[in-house]
Amino acid sequence: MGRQPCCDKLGVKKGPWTAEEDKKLINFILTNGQCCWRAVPKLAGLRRCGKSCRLRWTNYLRPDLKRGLLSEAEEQLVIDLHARLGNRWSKIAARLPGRTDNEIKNHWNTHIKKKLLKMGIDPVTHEPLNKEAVSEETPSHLQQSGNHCLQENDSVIHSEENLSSPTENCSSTDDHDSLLLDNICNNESLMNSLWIDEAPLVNVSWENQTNGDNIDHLRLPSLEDNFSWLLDCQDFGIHDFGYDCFSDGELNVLSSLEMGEKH
DNA sequence: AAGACTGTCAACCGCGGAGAC
DNA sequence: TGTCTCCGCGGTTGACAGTCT
Repeated sequence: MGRQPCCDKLGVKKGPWTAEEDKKLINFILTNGQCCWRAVPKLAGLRRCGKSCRLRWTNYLRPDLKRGLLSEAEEQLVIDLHARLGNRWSKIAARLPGRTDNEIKNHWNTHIKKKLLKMGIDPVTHEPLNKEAVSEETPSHLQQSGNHCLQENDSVIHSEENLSSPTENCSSTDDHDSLLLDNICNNESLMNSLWIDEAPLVNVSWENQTNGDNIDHLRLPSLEDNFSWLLDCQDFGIHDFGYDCFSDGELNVLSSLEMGEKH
């Protein structure tokens, strides 16, 4: 017996999301929290399947998402995690705050995979394709990021000759992230606990607030915490949505945030 | 200037797992 | 226990942008 389609194919829109659709989805989730995705399109007035809504939300609209390319430290962590977890992108993404599995998967396929191949490392096995060549050409931290990294007494070393990255001129925030991730990578006991602990390290507050049955517990983190990301969005900024979907209180927060941004 | 080629990434598809009945 | 529904995951596709010739 064939599997039923996740939604009624008739009348279901596909393809890129419009600002209007984004607005509806955001408005719905801000109001109701994440509930049964199957019901979301109908309740939110979207001609999309629930799956598409979930994907849009988790990969693009979620307030806790980071934007932009992965930092060097994040990239290194992805390599390390991939060496241990393989293509389990959701598990890898769970260890990188603000990153989605789709984003990491894409980044892996478009950047890291090629980079590793260039270094003479098999991106699947993380073993050197040509051990001699690699030992001469590959920066030490990359060699370690194979199956050996994070083993006893190992540390992830970032040298000046590190992989070139679009984020070479990273901001102080990136530097801070790098240091933080380095420290995590270098802390064996912490790393071990990360591997063992299946619970995601990120979005704890978010998860906590969306797991309850009571709708009050489904609310998102505070508006002040989360609207700033909307203001940062260039592609579909809050102005593109219009303000009609927000309450007066929310608008006040938005206004104050905007004032803050401008100063 | 224009067509071909390449890279990027948002979105889709199909499958498997988990839970409800 | 078997069936059904829903959710989430990983692989893949396709549109668009940028670069090359």
